[in-house]
Amino acid sequence: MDSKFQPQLVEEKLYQEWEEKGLISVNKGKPFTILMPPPNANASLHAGHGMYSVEDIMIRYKRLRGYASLWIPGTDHAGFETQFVFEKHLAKQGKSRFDFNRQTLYENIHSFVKENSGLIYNQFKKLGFLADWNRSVFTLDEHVLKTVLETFTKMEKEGYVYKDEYIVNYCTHDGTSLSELETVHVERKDPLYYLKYGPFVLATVRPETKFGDTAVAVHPKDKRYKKWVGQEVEVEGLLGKFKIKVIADEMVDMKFGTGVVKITPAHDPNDFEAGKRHGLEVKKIINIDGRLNELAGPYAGLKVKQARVKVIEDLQKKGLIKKIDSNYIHSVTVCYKCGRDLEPTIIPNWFIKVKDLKKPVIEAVKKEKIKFFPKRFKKQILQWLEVMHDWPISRQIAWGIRIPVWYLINGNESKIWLSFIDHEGKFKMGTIQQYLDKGYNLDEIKKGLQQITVPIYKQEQVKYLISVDEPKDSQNWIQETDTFDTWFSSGQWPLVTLKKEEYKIRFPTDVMGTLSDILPFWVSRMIMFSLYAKKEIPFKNVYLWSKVVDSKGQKMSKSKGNVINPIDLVNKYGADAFRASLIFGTSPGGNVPLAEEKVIGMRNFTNKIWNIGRFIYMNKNPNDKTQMTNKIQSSNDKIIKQLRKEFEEERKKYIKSMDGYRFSQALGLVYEFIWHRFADYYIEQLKDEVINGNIEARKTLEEIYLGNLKMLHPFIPFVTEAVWKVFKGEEKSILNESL
RNA sequence: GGUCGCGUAGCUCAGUUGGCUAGAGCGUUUCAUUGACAUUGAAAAGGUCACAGGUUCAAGUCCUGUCGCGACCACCA
Repeated sequence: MDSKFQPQLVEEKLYQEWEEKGLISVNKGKPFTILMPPPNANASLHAGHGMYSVEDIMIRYKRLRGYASLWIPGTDHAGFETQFVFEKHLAKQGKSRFDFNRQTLYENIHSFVKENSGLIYNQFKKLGFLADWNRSVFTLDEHVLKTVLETFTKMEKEGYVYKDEYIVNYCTHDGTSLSELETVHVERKDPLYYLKYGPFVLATVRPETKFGDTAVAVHPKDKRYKKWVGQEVEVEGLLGKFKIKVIADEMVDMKFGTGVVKITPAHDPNDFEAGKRHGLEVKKIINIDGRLNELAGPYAGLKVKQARVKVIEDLQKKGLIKKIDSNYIHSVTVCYKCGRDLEPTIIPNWFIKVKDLKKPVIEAVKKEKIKFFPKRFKKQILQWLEVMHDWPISRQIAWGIRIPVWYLINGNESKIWLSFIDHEGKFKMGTIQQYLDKGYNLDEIKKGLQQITVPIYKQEQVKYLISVDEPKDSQNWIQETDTFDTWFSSGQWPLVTLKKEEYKIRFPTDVMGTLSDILPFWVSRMIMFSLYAKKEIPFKNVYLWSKVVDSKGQKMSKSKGNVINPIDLVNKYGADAFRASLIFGTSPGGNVPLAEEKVIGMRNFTNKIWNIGRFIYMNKNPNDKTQMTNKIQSSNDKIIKQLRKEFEEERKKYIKSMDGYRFSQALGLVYEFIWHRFADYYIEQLKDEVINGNIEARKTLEEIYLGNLKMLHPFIPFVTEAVWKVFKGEEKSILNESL
């Protein structure tokens, strides 16, 4: 044995051996199953993935405890996320999604993902993860598509799906609507304009939306304006005079501004609700490209921000601005991905009715059929479930699972809006009718199709059918271009990862480990889908691990320049040291700082483990001069007894901690024992005996040392395996042992 | 505004149902060693466990309040 443990020399070899000898999975024993949270298929390893170690710890621990551990990996197509990354690449080439038809865009993203996928698995192997790589599932695999589409059609049949023109947060830059969970609120200072509005003065930060106003609202108890309520008032505006209704609604805060609010149902969520209450017209004046439309007269074509400037300029010229409060601070809803202002707008969207679906989820959580670690997340998910409302699942993104809805073209040519790239490569946008009139044929339109929009018409809806397969008379139909929100498919992860026969024995699975950030997006949806489709919870325990931050507790980000590449640390100090540094002295559900100093500390620990082994091993074959003996001094006899006793206590505590998911505690326990009790005290006490050839002393040390190796193996698999082989022979593996 | 959490050594953090003479990693100081390991060992300095009350034989741990910090949710015309 070398005087130092050199992970660089052994780790890769050991992992290869585990793979070659079929030690990755076991069949014997009671089932223990973990489904790996699928990383984005095009992702490469970042520090946060290091926390997957927690699952490897569980897998290895349970295995040593005699379970048939199974860890199924996979990757996620991650719709919006991936398309976002891809579009950034496009932007570098001076291109955008508008330059491609849908099919081409999809294929390009597909090959982009393919190029980059698989990388992360090699990096996971470097970390020692014992997942069953052959069973990897990709969220666009055929069987996944089948399940996801089946779930959708089943839900539709049972009345859980509806289409609605609802106000959604739309990112005009990324070209998709987002769920409320995907929005971020930021505080910002914006000018608050006081506009003259007929007999009123009202305050607004969005004067450019005034073309979409369909009412003015005051508080029902506001005496100042009582006489106007229910009347129509005449207002002088930029497009001339118009009449507008005055309504009374509790939503108005009498104390804010002048107590008068303009109502723009198409472009403000509150106004949209107010509009519903009062039966107001919804007048959409901003298109999804973020520009004002023809209803804004001369302002048509301007982007929202440009329009605002121009509108204010013109209002000022007309003397319609009373004052401007330039110190107004309010919160603005922005895109979680690109940070730009989101445009609340009306888009036809597919929704999942959640009210009945979430009931059994709440019940299961309340009854602790699913347990959360740490416990406090039980409350958090319950709180979130209570406020959860209908889930908009449409994303105007090419990269994803296309919603299996087909619209009837015949008779609806002027009701179906779309954009496409024509045979000259030009971008076109309008209704089907418009382009048929211009001499395009349907095939060309379909071939270059980018996106279709089918609004909801009061008089006569466009007929659609829900079908996974293309309708027989396909020329009469056109498929919805919206794709499912990624969480709609990843939410069904537990339904697509196991083999049919495994659902009997491995379902519900044992543990779902993930970051608390996606508790509402993912964990709650998985529970919901599973209870819906299988009438069974998908997993018994949820373990929320920590977010990996830098050594000062700061979130890692490229802009801050504090991103740590875990592979560098692994190459330098070994996977064991890296893994242990994320576990040792930490607690779940919060932040865990990743500091090189700590990795070094843990590297020292792995080296200590190695050298303890080295000492014991060296004395296995003492030189000729020593006489082997079984006799032991009585004082040392006591020490050995004490050692055994202490070890037994350690072991008990360890098992208790591990079974209670207190991994940090378990590792801390063994660390303390093996280093500061076993090595510093017991070995020192028995050293002379051992060197002088006392068999019992040496044997005791070896036995207890090996026992500790097994306890440490889940945390630091490589060094423990390496030493195990030294003691037991190259062909042996600690993975076959039991704890 | 609502909910949850946190405030423990210079830094980053552990501390399960109350029993601590309060710990770890890194850092600091002193000493030791060609002997399993300097990626080491022995020792030391450093804390009124945010503050104020309360419950208890006993409180870092439970309760109430105050201050500070963070996360999430809701809302802001």
